[in-house]
Amino acid sequence: MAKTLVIVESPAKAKTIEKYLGKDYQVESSIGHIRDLPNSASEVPEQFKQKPWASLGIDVEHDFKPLYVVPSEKKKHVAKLKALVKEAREVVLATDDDREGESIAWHLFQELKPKVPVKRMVFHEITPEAIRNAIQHPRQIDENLVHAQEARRVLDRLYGYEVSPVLWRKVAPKLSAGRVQSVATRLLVERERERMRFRSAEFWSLEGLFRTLKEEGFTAALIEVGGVRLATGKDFDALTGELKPDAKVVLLKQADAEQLLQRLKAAQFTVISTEERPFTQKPYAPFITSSLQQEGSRKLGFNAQRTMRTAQRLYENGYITYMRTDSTTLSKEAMEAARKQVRQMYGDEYLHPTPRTYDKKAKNAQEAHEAIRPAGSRFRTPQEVRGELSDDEFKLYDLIWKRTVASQMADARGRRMQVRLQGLDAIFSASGKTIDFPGFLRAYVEGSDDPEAALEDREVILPPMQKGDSVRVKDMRTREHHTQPPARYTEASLVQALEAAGIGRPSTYASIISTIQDRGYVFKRGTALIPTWTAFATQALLENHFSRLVDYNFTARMEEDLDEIAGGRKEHVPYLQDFYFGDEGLKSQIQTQMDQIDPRAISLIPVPALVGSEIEVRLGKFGAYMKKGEVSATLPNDIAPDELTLQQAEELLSKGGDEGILGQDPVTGQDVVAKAGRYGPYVQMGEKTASLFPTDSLSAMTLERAMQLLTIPRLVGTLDGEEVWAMNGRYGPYLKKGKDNRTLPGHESLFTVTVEQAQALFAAPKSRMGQSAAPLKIFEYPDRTPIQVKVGRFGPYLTDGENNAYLRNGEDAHSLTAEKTRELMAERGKPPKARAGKATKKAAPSKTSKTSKTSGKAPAKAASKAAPKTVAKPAGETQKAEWKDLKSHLNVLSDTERQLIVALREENKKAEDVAPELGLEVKKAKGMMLQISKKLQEAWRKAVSA
DNA sequence: CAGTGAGCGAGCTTCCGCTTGACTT
Repeated sequence: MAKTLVIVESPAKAKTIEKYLGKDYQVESSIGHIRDLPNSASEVPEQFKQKPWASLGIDVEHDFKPLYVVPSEKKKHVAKLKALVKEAREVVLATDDDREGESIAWHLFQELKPKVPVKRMVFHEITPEAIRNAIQHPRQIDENLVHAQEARRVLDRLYGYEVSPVLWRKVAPKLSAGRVQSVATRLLVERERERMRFRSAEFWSLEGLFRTLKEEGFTAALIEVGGVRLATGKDFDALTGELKPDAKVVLLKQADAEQLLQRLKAAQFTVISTEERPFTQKPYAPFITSSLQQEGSRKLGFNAQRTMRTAQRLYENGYITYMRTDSTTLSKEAMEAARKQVRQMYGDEYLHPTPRTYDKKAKNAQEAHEAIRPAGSRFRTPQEVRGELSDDEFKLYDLIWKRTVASQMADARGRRMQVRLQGLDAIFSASGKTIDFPGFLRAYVEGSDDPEAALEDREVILPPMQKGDSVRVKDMRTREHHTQPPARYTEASLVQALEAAGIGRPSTYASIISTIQDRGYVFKRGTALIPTWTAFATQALLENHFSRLVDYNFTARMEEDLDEIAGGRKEHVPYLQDFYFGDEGLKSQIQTQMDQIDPRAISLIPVPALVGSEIEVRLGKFGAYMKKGEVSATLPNDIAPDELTLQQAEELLSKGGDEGILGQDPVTGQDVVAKAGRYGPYVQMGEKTASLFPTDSLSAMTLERAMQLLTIPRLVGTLDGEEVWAMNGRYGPYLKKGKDNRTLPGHESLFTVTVEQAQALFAAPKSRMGQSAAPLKIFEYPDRTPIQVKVGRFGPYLTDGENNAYLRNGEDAHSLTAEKTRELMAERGKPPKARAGKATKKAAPSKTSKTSKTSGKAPAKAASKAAPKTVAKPAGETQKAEWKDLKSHLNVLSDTERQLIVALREENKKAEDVAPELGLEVKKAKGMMLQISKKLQEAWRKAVSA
């Protein structure tokens, strides 16, 4: 008899549920989402590749219809599910009861296309009772909730895939922007900016060791002198380091404190007030993902990833409930188990009289799961499972067990005491705390490893005193204080901040931190997260030009809209339409900002410590550097932005910066200088210059290396009566023999190439990439032309003379088989790009020619398959841009270049006149013009082909 | 703004949120 197929999200969950449901049911898992938007062009099916929206994976012109694909690593699993569906009596989609879960259910339905009845069931705890109850009360898929998820997905894709390219063009390639990561980075950058602006203040205080008449000791601190309160940290302005103007306080400098000490240490002190207030403290809520990560960090020293990896293993092996949750709720069985254990281990007195429940505290919590707790209806104690677990697992289980049990324990009760003493015109204060009944603190103290020790720490016991008692000064000393800048975020506190703002989800907290580290926005020092200069430049761009997108409330507002969509009160397509195509929409924003953003301005990073010093910090192609006039110096990678002081900057620059004298030639005594030139970094000695190799950097340049570089050009020997020179040119290393030349395989071979090797190179015909280069391999087929595997400029590729196909990263040219090669060719083979003005005649009017319907006279070459991305506007017969075309790309130029070209082209001035105005020699200005022309042409060509 | 021998198969990078395995040494 056919079974009912139940599909959940997680395999571990499937196993458990199958036990509860019995033999009429088969339980399988989807293993998360089964379909998604294509990640990159390689995942886009062939028929959509030509669409203008192919890279987005969303047909923005037609109701933002998403293109969903089953990612290749999921195909096998989906096929397996399909097969199971065919044999099933009915299908129950039991994915999580939240937005993403509803979406997974819908995708399963769409993709598996069941012909048998389909139901949707949900549950919030995995107990036999809850599961049986859930399966008896099925419902249908909630389309509105699915739409809300789709809107979320599409919005995130549009944001990420439209804004990231702006960063590539204006800041650096491979950077990224996104609704979550950009705000996470912003938090870090803003905090660092606060630290950079922070001015520390120094203040002093007094601390006294006192004795009662019964010779019982205690300490008290000065709080008031002459009727005025003593200044504390919060009385200072963080930006100036001065007292806030309205602060009515006494500020003690060191001398004041010492003077006061002399005056007070012999004074007579009397108790002027005593106060005692009872207090109670409630236990913390059971763990959710974010609090588990925080406590994992504070108590165990685990980072977010380690905590989650460990929790995952505990979950899979049945020790704890699901670890990605935002709900603090305990199921009934968990509640009972916890309470029973409290009674057994600590006694009735320690049990809270009624079951405790905790309010949800996370913004946008979806509460599809329980809190994180020991699994089952009877909790196994840490001691019981000790032998079965690894060290990490045991520590984390112990933590979870304690927190869960503590959550049902009684309040802690105690008293807080405060005593004030007066001597002359000074008032001292002492506080104490006594815990009368520890309650839950016996099991769990937040942030501490050992509850018993922490309990003792918490008690500061004051001897009994009464108003009017005299006390004696045993000792008194001055104490120095400095105000501290706001602390840097740690993984744990960043997660906490994101969660408080409703940004990110339990399943993503750990990966958010990885992402911003991978992109080079953040690095870690100990547990502190430090934003990089790249993060500063990126944030400046986003804040100045896309402020709405990095607003801390952006996600919260989105969530409100998604709730409206989920509730059926709002439609998702108009919502996206407005976000993308609206007057203030993303698309128009990007179009206008792409022109307005000045990369030079963005690369300049304001540093408060350097204001007025003529030193500027910029983000360049190879990282951050400082510049003062003509001198520049690379900023070390491990220096935090708030640590860069004027003194340190001057020091780095005074070493000559990157452009400095490295030393003298031991033979001639001539200076050897490192410089940054128009064509990149180089070293110079007298008249002789040599470019650095790509592996060198100015900041790491030494005299020895410079001397070695200066041996190039090197006379290799003589061949056929002509000298052979090893040279480093515009296109890289090469050999020169008279008018003949050959490219060398690598820069280092400039030093090592021998006459024999040179002879071999010149004996072979001039290497022309892709034409005469020897193939690595040739595969022959009975039914098609042979395919060659070659190595070119960009790495290995395949060619059969007509079509070429590239290999992806990870595809090894040497291990290709004939069959694999044929497949790759069929899949990716394309005719080589026709060169400008040399269009092939055989380009048949293909489907792509339809795109040029707007221009009736479009030449065949523009529509040829070789240049499928040609825009409707023909680029002109000669492919040459006019000034008006080039003008919009002025942002690729430096300030001087821009001023020069504008003066010449717009104001019709002569180079001879403009050069002096810009402080240039006429010859240099003319040289610059060549560069300018090249840069503009290149930018224009890129824009046209994009 | 050092000073230099050509001609050439590129495509891709990126988002957020669900969830686990995995080429072999």
